Amino acid sequence: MSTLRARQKEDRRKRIVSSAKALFKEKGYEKTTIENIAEATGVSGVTVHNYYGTKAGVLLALVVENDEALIARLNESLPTEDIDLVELVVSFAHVIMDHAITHLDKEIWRQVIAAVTTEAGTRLSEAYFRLDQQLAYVLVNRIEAAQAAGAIPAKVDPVHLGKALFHLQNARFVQFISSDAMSREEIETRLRNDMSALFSVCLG
Amino acid sequence: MSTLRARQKEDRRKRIVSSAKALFKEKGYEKTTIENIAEATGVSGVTVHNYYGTKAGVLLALVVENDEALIARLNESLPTEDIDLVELVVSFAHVIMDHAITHLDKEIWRQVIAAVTTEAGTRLSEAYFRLDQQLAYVLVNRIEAAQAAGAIPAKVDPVHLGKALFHLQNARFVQFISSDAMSREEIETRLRNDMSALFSVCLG
DNA sequence: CAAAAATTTTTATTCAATAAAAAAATTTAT
DNA sequence: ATAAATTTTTTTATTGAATAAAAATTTTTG
Repeated sequence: MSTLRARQKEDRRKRIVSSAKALFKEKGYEKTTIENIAEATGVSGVTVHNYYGTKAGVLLALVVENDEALIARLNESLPTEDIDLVELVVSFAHVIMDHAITHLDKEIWRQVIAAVTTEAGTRLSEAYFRLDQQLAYVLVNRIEAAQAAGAIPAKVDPVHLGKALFHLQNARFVQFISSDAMSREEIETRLRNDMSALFSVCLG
Repeated sequence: MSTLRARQKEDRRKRIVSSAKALFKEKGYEKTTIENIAEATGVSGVTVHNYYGTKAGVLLALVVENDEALIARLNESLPTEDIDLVELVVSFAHVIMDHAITHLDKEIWRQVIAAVTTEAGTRLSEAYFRLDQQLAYVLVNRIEAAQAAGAIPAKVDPVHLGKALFHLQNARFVQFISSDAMSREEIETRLRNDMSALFSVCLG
């Protein structure tokens, strides 16, 4: 039995995030105040704080919501056969960057990264990390498939490789959003260079 | 001829950063107010803002100062001969993590990372990135040396490899400071796993 | 030494964040 | 169905970061 209170709470949550998303898009992150979000939602400013703790908390909730769709999109758009490892990671990065800029602009993504690190250990940053984990495993799964198909040596640990490549991709993603002038093309080139260099080392 | 004004300015700058460092250590970052720093320095709160823009700006100035010493330390403590690539990067990471926690605690490093991303494009974040660049080149130089010694194949591009490995190391560093419970040992293990997996791929 | 220029301080305002008390709504028990 | 108990929201108030503009002070220059 879902009580009236539980339903009201869920409803308010949704409305707060939805108002926030609209306002962030319209006025940018810095310029929208908690009070703006509260007013647009029809609650008091303190209620927004009660629900999400901080303005960044509202933003993280919004991002986590969007990213569920990202994982689905990655799973369907990434190739499963004839996988070249470098191209796999570049496509992965491409989809992520495309998803990012169609939903929010770079200025806001910078706030997201900042919030995730300062709010380490809170409920919302945990949710964000779980999503990162899931993203990494999209890569891991494709690597396992490529290995099964014989495109990658059997001695390679797909979990470690997937995570390492995810971190690398993520570092380049942060670089992408850190400057408005940085293009996806440039980032993709850098990612290719990273991997070419790494894969040419060939230890034991 | 350095004018009196220039000298006073330089002096105030130093005193502000020095007071801030002491206060951050004593009370933590969140608990020290700009007003505290101003009072300890003997200037007004607005002056601190005039000098560094934000509280995070003061923190970045402090970090940049410390990191000059880090580069020197890395250059002397890292091996130049008989270099194993994996061990080189692990030592590199080890020195950086050690340096980090002896100077400031993890909570404060989280603020540093956050500040660098939100304040992208400002004078101080630029200075931080230049230092990151220099750090990456410490690695590049050692790789070049290892290559000259024949420990790494000639086809490897040392600049791309150095930067890629620096990014990887940096991602793990962020993971290190993101949780108080995360140990250096654990991070070093992960870094080894990352590299083992990457170096076992061996593309054409 | 006085006028000009630069810098700091004072003063004031907005907004995030937090806490505590008051008010309003829902739930539960009768 | 209603009154008491509980939960939730709102009101009210406070602290501190950030910013802006005017006033005061100090240094520089002629």
